[in-house]
This record gives sequence, structure tokens and C-alpha cells, in this order.
Amino acid sequence: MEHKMVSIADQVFEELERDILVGAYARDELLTEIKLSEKMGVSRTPIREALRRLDQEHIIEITPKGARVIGITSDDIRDIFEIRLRIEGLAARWAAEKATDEDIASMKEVLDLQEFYTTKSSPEQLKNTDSRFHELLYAASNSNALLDTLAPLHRRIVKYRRASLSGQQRAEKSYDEHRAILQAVINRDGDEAERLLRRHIENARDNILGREL
Amino acid sequence: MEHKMVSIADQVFEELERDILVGAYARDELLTEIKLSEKMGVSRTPIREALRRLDQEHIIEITPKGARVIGITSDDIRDIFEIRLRIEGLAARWAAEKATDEDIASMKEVLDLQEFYTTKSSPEQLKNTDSRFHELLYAASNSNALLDTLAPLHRRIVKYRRASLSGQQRAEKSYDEHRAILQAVINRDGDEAERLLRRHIENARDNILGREL
DNA sequence: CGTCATTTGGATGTATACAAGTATATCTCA
DNA sequence: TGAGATATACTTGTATACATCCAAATGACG
Repeated sequence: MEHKMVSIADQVFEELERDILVGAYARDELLTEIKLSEKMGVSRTPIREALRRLDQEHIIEITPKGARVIGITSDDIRDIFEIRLRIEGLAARWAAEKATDEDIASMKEVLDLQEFYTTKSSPEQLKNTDSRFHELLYAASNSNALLDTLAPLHRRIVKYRRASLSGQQRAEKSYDEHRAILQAVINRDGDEAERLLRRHIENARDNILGREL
Repeated sequence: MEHKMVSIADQVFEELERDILVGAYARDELLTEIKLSEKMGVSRTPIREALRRLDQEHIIEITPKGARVIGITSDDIRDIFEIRLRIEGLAARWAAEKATDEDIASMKEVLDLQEFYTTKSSPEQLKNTDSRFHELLYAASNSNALLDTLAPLHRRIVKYRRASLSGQQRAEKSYDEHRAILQAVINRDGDEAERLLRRHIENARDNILGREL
């Protein structure tokens, strides 16, 4: 792919986002730029950039007293699944209509990886391949608007996806569902791709909400 | 409501976002931090913050040679309406279920304003009241996830909304539709609110896509 | 002892200085 | 005249210094 510059600010953003979304910080905790910069050994500038981006995503809230951790609630999870149920099928449909050969090849690669990690029961790697499959599907839909809409929603539930995929049964079923979705995309069957993806989301939702709530 | 700090960075962000979304800059044009800071009479720092936020929304793309303007295409518009058709009804439904008296009072106020500007044929103010009505509806749905998903989509088509609302016929119809949606919310009729909002989006889409494309 | 003014510490917001990379222009030399 | 190496003029990325605001601790005074 292309070799994107990975600035310190980017690294700080990803680290903070991950830490907040997996619950490493308590809700309403105040993060100050200076403490974060000392803790991470960089100046305030990249910290500021990262915090502003997190604020834009409403994962934190910037106040005169510091950046207050918001994180994500179980209500958010429910809402996110409801939203994804309504639009993620679009991604599958459009991917079936517009995916390039490269898109499909990339998804195949990721699914081979996912198969491997499923047999090995590696929840962390499974979570990563799961993320990449969905993101590749968004990209294959060739719609910036849809990508920008779905990617943030998907990233926010990373903590719950990881927990869900640590169950061997769900991990195997999720893999099978991904395979079927990709096959529908390869067959250029938009209706089937959309239907399968909706089912996939429903299953993931039931698994996660049934487990965590 | 709350007295939010309006920093220079915020102002720069809003000004740049508006200018880009209304087409004041050519696609692929390179904006440099220094030139923008000189033009606006502020230092690079707030400019940088604004550019990073615009980059996060994929309205520009930050490169080593400057910030390249991406803006929005007619394909984006089509996709955005397709997405809104699928989820904005949720906002209406949830607003009907959860709106507080204050939410409803605010929406009423905005609609009174919209009525006034409709008779006065003021497209700029109409665009603003239209924005505020939809944003209040998102807020009334009491779902952060839905608000964060819909607000960016709605903001991106500001240019087209303004053009659309400069037609007296569409302006009056849009006002009537807003009234009906609010009434459904007041009646706590989620089904009706969702149905009316879908129709509202369809009408807006047909008006905008029929006019511009 | 209580209350009010003052101070002080720490936070973000802004400006500026410095580092590093890159593409282009220029200068030199054959 | 042409080609290659050097210099230059941009850019963004990062660090730091300074301004400003606010709240809580502190101290003076009735």
C-alpha cells in the first residue's frame, strides 16, 4: 500500500483511543496535557492534537480543567448496533457492485489469516483481522461517506468485539459468516451480501449484548 | 444552554469548513498553514488544529506539501442521502420516545423562526434554521452515537441545502414537513415520526438531486 | 471566628523557534 | 550546451515560551 507518515501525534492518538475504549481510564477522569506529555515523553503539541481528535469523536470532552474521559456506555453499544443494522448492509451491497479484484484479494487474505487465528484461539489477533475485514469491506463499497460513517462506529466497540471473539463458538461462526459475505461479493449478488451482513450484525449484537448486559 | 468557549481554532475550523463545503476552494488546491495564518492574522497553531480536524472528517487531506482540498462530490451527496434515508428515521423515532419538554420547546421555537424566514424568503437564514431543527431532533433522540453519525452527514450538504431552500415552493413544503414531524414527536408516535422523516429526506433528495445533477 | 479579598497554582490557548525532509532552482564543470 | 551535484526555499512536525483564565487555598480584617 502507501507508506503513510506516522507522526508522534498519530501514535499518541491511537494509544489514547485504545486505552480509553478498553476502559483503562475511569469515566470522568481528567487527563491533563502536561501529565500525558510527561508520561509519554513527548511535548504538549502532539498530545494536544490527539486530544482534539478524540474530542471531535466525543470520546473525551475538553474542558478548561482538562480532558474529561467519556468513553462509551452500554447504551452507546446498543445504539451503534441499531445504526449498523440499518446501514452496514449498504456497504455489503455496494461492495458487491463495485469491489475491485484487489479489494477481493485483500479480503481473501484477511480471511485466511482469520481462519488461522480462529484455530489458534488468539482473541487479540482475531479482533484485528475482524476489524480489517470490515474496514476492507467499507473501502470496497467505494463510498467515502459510508466509510467515514461506519469506521468510527466499528472502532468504538473494539473492547466488546474482543470479548465476543474470545468465545470459540462465536469466533468460528463469525469466520463462516465472513466467508459467506465475501462469496456473495464475489458473485456480485448485492441482495445476498446485504442480507448476510445484516444477519452477521444481528448475531454479533446478540452475542455481545447477551454476554455483557 | 452552556457557555462554550469559542477559541480561535474553533472559529478557523468553522470558517474553513464552510468555505470548503460551499466550494470557495478548488478541489486539489493546496492550503499551507503559513499562508492561512497570514491570511487570517493568527499563528499556525490554531490553523493546524483546524486543519487536523478537517482532515479527520476527510474534507481535506494533509500531505507533506500542504493540506489538499477534497471537499465533496455529487457522488458523496447521493451516498449521504442514501445513508440518511436509512438512519435518520431512527432519530425521529427515538425523539418521539425520549424527547423532553425542553427539546420540544426548542424545536417549536426554531420552527416559528423558520416560518418567519420562509415568508421572508431568506435562504441563508432558512438554511440555518433547517440545520438547527435537524440537529435539535438528533439531540432529542438522546443517542450520542446517532448524533455523532448524523450531524457530520448533515453538515456536509450545507451548500446544497441552501440552494434547495432558495426555491419558495420547496421552502414552504420543507416547513410543513418539519411541522408534521414535530407533531408526531409531540404525539409520541414513533412510527409516524419515522415515516414522515423518511418522506422528508426523500423529498429533499429529489429536490436537490433533480436540481443539481 | 467568620467572611471577603488576594494570591497562587495549574490548566488550556496561542505564538514562535527549531528540526527535518523534499522538490526545485541554480551553479559548476565537462 | 547539457548534466549532475549542490544549494535553496518551501513544507510540515515538534518543542517551548508566554498569555489568560479560573478555582481553590490563603491571609487579612472586622
